[in-house]
Amino acid sequence: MEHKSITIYDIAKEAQVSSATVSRVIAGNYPVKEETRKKVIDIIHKYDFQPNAVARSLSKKETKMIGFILPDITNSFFSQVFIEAEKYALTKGYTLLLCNSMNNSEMESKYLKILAERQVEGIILMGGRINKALPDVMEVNELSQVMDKMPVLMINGKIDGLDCYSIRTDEAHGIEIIIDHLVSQGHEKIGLIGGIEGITTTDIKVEAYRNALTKYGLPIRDSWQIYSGFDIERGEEAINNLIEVNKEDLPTALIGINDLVIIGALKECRRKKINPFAFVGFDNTDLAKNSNPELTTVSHPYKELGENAIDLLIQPQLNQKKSENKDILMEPYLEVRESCRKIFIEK
Amino acid sequence: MEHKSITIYDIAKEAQVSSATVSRVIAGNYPVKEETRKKVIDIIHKYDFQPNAVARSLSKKETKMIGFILPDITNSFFSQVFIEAEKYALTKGYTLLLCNSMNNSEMESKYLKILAERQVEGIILMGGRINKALPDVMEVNELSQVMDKMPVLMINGKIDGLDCYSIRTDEAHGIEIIIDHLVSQGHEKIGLIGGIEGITTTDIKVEAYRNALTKYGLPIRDSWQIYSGFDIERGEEAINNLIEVNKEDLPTALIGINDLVIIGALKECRRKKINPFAFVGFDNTDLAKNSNPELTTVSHPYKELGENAIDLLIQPQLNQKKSENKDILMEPYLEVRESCRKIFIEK
DNA sequence: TATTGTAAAGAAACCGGTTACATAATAAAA
DNA sequence: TTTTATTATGTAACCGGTTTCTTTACAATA
Repeated sequence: MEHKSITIYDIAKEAQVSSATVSRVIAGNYPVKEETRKKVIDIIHKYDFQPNAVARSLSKKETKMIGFILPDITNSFFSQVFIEAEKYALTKGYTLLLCNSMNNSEMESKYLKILAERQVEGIILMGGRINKALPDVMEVNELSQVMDKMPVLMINGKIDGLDCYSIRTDEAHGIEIIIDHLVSQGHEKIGLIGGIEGITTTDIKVEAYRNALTKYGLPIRDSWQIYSGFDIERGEEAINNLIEVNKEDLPTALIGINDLVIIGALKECRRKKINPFAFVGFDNTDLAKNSNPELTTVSHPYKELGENAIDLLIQPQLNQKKSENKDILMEPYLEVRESCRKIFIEK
Repeated sequence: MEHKSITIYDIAKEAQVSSATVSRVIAGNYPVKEETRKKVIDIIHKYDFQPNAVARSLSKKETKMIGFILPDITNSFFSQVFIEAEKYALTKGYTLLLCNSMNNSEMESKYLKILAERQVEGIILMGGRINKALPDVMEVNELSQVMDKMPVLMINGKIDGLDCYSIRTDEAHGIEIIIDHLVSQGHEKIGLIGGIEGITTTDIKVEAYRNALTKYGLPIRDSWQIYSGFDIERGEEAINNLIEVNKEDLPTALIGINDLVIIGALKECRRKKINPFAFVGFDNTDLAKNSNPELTTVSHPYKELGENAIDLLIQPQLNQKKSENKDILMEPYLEVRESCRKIFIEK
């Protein structure tokens, strides 16, 4: 930064050609005589010259940067998508700009502004707002304003007023997969804990849960489906609630609205020294792999979510032309681990 | 991107002033007549004009971007530092460019190149290489080349040949804190598991462990200090090894080289239905908070690490002038949770 | 009133690339 | 050999800001 950096003009002078030629050699897609090319390349190597991407961006009006806004990278649900997106973007020549909004709409606004100023070519928006009953009006306005300037894509969280691409996990199918598996293991009494009624993810899962039980002709017991919330403490609560309400007639398998809730449930069962359940989580966070026992859980298709998000954003023709379905569902899969092996069932 | 964007010239034309004046109004630190200023500001608001940061960067030769290379953002040890650095950088007007090297030196090189081209104003390098007995010669060369162009700072991982700032947790003191605590809880037989001899972190911790025991006049038993590795499986192994070697004469408290190892140990003890220990981890990853029982662990001073890294990088005078001590230690602290409450000791 | 100083604003160069357009050099065709 | 394509290269404008250097306007001082 401090001392004047070396430019294509320096290279050009030493190679006794014009800067345009140097530029062409670097770009590689223009006709340049092999001899000239060699000469220029040699000097580039000699000085280990690296073209200034800022100048290039200004000139070409393309920054090869994509903004990625998410609530909290510390949460492995988000980081797993992000890292896949990043790896893939790299292969396409794009760099991601990670922005942690901390679920704070002021920070989100701030970042939207920064990203616009920095001329990113698109924005990926993840999470958070799916948990809001009503999306903020300000937010919708702000986002549609942003969408005038660049493509926006949402992962796992569609806002109704917004006509942008949305790509998300087919969570209903996730629940179905779980129940298929549990049934194949001999379970007939299956409960679902966690979540809050009225919030999209929860409602989707609860409905899928009911449908799947119906499909198998299994009993649907309202007292086996307990709303509570989304974190570990809510899982503990749910267990206590479940036991109190059902007394002896408990389910043999429990599905959590997410990993945290089911981990809370596991914990509470351990504390109470009861272990009547097969446990299945949802999300496949790092906690699931490392919990004790290791948690069977539905995994989001992290890789596909990340890669498809990038693809959709950087392929201009796909983005603009046909106004086909902009709502894309990706298939989750079951990660079977020890928390619902038969050994837990027999017990 | 598509349609021509509105520029400072458009604003100038409409306000009937020169572009220089608009620029001055935006910058805010030049004398502009209040009347003119108003006029310009109004038009800026009218169009919701956002100055092009790329053009500004080129002109001012400052990008307000900092590269942050780490092995894997999915690992909460790294993400916790990153997020603190990001939050702080934001308040200073800087944006971080996150680069996941996946512990792959080719990717690291690639990212170093990208960051240089993008004209970042500094690079923070975290983790990974501390686990290598010998740092890659290529890597050292490459890094010192980078250091000619911009400041580089390493967090928790100093490379010997490299004269750059390094900021890291005082891990020796971390171990001391643990032992202070355990002793205060009545423990006298304290073991340490995990790590690999010859790797810096491990050696530092083992030495501190011995010193602390000596300080308290407690027995140092070689068979209570078991090398094994750094992940959950290594923790399980260590327990088996410990039991086999020591038969009945086991320690009453176990320190893990990190959270993963001690979680593995916990798991194996559960499986074997033995629970003679107080368990203490190291790192305070998200696993520690959410494990069962919740894990007492030494926390890195994540916030300070992140913030100081940014400060050191963006304060030019600090960076260049005095070649004072470039090796900075930050103090960790103990996060006491249920895994080593007295109840576990008495049992 | 003439002179000097200061504040406000404009003109133009500059940052380091890209690229449309023009020109020179070379190869192919007449 | 002259004409015509084609390839290779140079010139210069442009991207959208910042900033140095000047000029102009106006107030203060002599």
